[in-house]
Amino acid sequence: MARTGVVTIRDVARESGYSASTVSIVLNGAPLSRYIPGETKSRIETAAKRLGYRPNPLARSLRSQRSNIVGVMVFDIMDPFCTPMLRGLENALYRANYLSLLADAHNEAHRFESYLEMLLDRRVEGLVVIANWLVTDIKLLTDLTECHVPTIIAGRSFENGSLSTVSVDNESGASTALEHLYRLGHRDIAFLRGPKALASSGQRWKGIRTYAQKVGLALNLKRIAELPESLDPNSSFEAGVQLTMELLGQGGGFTALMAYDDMTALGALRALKKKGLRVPEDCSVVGFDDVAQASLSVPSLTTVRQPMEAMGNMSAGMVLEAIKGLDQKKEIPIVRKKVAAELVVRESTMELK
Amino acid sequence: MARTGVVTIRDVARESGYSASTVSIVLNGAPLSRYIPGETKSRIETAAKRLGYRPNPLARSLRSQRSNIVGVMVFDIMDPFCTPMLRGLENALYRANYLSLLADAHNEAHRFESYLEMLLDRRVEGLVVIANWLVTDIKLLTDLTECHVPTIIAGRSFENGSLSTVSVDNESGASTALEHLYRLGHRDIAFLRGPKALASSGQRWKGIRTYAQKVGLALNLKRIAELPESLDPNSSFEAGVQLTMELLGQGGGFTALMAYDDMTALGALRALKKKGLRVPEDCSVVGFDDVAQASLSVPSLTTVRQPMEAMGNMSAGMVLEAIKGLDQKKEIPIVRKKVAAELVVRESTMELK
DNA sequence: AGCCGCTATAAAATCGGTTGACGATGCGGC
DNA sequence: GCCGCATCGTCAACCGATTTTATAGCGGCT
Repeated sequence: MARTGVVTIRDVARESGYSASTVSIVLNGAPLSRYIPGETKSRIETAAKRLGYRPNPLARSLRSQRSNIVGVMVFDIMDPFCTPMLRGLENALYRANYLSLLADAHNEAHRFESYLEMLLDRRVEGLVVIANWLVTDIKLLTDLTECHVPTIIAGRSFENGSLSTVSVDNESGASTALEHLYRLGHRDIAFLRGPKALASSGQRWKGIRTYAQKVGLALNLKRIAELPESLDPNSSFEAGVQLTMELLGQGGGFTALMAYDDMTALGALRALKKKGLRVPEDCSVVGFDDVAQASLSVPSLTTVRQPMEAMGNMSAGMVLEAIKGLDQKKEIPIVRKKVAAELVVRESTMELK
Repeated sequence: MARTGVVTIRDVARESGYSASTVSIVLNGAPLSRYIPGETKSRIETAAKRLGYRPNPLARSLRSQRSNIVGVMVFDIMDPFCTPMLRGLENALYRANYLSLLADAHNEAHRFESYLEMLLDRRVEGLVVIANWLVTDIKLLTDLTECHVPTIIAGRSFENGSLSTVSVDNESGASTALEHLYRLGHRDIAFLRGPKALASSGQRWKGIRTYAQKVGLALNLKRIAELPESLDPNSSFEAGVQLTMELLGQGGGFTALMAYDDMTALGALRALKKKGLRVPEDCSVVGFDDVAQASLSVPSLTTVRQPMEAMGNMSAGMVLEAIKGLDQKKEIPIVRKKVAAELVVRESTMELK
């Protein structure tokens, strides 16, 4: 309890009448402690407890070259995608007795690099990068291979590259969303595609094409709009409003709209309302991600859920695993986890009448 | 660049032909470097650069007792209130070359304490606690006085207690919100009060009473509902739905509704819609906080904005200031900053016709 | 007696940097 | 010739642990 005046191992040594070495050996249960009689052990432990001794992690880290810290680099903490991820991550790290050094790159490459150096300087044992879909600068990430610290990229995938990743199965998720609309009877469906430059955008689109082909649904080019590239996660809301307006301007008439992500879908909700269309009666809307906002909107948003907290958890597990592996000089395999997305049906979609 | 094989100060010493002490003195511009000729300095600097030397912060911290890290304790990272705060905080810390150790207490007292110990063990130089309005366990916070680390509480205030705080001016914010409704012509206004146990709840209510009294507006008890206490930040959405339903059930007829916070207001939006009332045509709604969701809803929410990013920034500034003060053995004053809330008019309120 | 092996503990080296005390050299002044 | 002072550096201690190596006593075996 007493956090006053900092108790060192030498204080415990003096108090117990043994040397600092012995104290260390006993308190850590080091191999040598095998020879130390219980009597001595308990005397030392009592002394340590009495003084409220807590070993200084700095000193310990310096010696052992282990910091019990992982770096958590977030590309943009304002992205609603990040928060549940951080929750899952932090929770798993906490259980493993690791702390997280948080770095927010603000979507800026130089800031990313500068933080990266700081984190490596601090001897983080591992690194988790929460890369939202906005990140196009792949080089930044692939460079990570070179630093000799176990690294996990969460939130996006790479086909090539030698990095472990955790990401959602965008393709089948998008298929599922479209299937949902199709089963509700929708045939004339508008799409707000993600920016071409993004990997996830291509994957989701592929899922759409695959399902459309499977059921013989025609994708009408006039019903497809593409989001512009941008670095601001909230911009996709504005873009969603804008593009939906345009689609409606070109005659409208579609009975459902599938958006690249929830932010875009929320934008679409606004645009539809502005044009006097009711959701879902006049037009069903489906999003992707299931960010916190999705369940709060009116109407609440049907969407495809990325299990973000679980993904955070998983990332932590993987990085801890890699750290353990490194410790035992084992080969660290590159793992590319794909987690399944899950359809969440809410109020914004309904059967076509 | 070369992050291989870790270069120590001794390597630089060897390479430059000087001793480790001299290298340290030169590279840190220590007082003693006054006597060291430019020639020597540049030789050492060149050597350091050539080898890619980066001092080990662990070793440095151990010696100098300064970690260049502040602990950031969040009560609940899922609270939308936290994210912008973290952004502001992190940004200011980054500029001051500090890193943040992130801890998420999950609203659990024992987790808070356990993290606190970990952070103090790590010799964080300062502590910022982001306490959302849900925190009722004041003891946890007031206990912080005893640890000898500069601490700032962001997000709530204490009248008594010896802690520095940064919080929004709830009272005048609530007045402003009510004034907005009043000026729009609303006289029959419903209120969703916050839980009595919360300080901010009382403050906001006081602002409401004050303004009502000033303009001679009667507060009808049948128009007032109170949120239950709860630890889940999202529960206030559900409570908002629920209580609004009840108010509407008791005859309804009010022309505006003022909610404790945005989450509650968003809940109210849903309830009103469900009852077939249009916002703002049939009923204006105003929230408090301006969380990210507020601008995305349909209709977008008129609310009173807490400048959360600025508050984060300010907290960082204060904790850094306190750290500097401690360094110079100056007395550290207790500061209680109140920042002004700002009315943000969006679509959910309109003039009474 | 000499040596081995076991037990129980301590001394010393180490991690990588910082810092106060001191040494050496050269020059001006008394 | 000696003192004092300014320059330019180095030595060694130190931060607080961990870990390797050393020491010492003791019993048993040859």
